[in-house]
Amino acid sequence: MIFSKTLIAWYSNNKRDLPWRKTIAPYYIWLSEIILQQTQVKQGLPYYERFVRDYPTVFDLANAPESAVLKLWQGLGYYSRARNLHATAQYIAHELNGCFPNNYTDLLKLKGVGDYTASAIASICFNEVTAVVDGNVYRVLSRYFGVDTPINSPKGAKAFKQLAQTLIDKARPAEFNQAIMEFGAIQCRPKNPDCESCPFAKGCVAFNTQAIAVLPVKIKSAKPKKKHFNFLVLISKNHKTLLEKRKGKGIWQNLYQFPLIETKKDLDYNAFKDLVDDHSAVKGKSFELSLYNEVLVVHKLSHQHLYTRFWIVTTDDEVENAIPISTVKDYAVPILIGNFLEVFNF
DNA sequence: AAGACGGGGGT
DNA sequence: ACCCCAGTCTT
Repeated sequence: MIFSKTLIAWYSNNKRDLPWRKTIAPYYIWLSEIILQQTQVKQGLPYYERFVRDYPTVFDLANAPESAVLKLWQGLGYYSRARNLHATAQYIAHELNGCFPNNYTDLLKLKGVGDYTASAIASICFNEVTAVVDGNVYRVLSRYFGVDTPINSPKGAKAFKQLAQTLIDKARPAEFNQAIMEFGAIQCRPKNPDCESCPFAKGCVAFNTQAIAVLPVKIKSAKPKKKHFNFLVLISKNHKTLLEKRKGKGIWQNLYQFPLIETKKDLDYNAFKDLVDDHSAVKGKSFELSLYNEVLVVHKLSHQHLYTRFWIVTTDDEVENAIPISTVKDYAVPILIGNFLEVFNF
């Protein structure tokens, strides 16, 4: 109880003014929580503003084509969030008459809503006493209580959820949940936390045992895999180019890209030219190939490093399924492609 | 239990 | 180079 008292007092003095704190409407809270998954407030904020502007109700979001939702999500990453967001909006609009589930258990059944998000919505919108556990909460609790169970293990997830649940203010679950996250983001930061002015310093195990730097404990993840991407930037008759929609299970599902040739290693011009000769886009056509970037573009994701070259393919022939270059901007593309489009003078 | 899934920012 | 971010889903 003293913990939550101190925490909520800190929160009332230090909380940021954020748009989703001015409402408890489930649609807006849900939207903000999905956007903020694995995403810092600073990065997510402009996306939230644009989604609220373009889709003011869950019906507006449900009635939009997925392509438009992905376009608005472009650059935010983890695109399954956008696909699930859209699917869930359709489910709520069409199956539930626009009414969100009003408790943790039912919220948890929604696509893209896991333990954290279900707890956040249930507490903020419906005052349900269910504790959120996100990266901030792991950090605050592991340090204050000196818990060294790895946070990214099933055991850790269970232990920290349980601990948070014992601490939550049963009279003000929404305040408590938002307070502990805000405290982790602003005061109990990963690096250089502000322990000097921290109201919890006296009772903080990590602070009193010089363990701030080693908590929370996290199991190391595998090193990113290296891949070689070669994009064919076609420029054909009548100022057209070719985009393909990514399908299957991998990254950037349902986003668009230039025709891709993935290779095991970096190829020189002649070796790559042989591959292009066999590519369906230009098979049997006369074309000219030139390398756009002598220096590899390295695009780093959390689980893979993409070593990328853009190849310009010009032809005077007609190309099947080519689209006007002026319409490329309307497609949702990975930021790797988006960056290229910004500097390339089509 | 371990990977896959993005992109930006901090140290 | 490595870590983290208002995590979730699949294998």
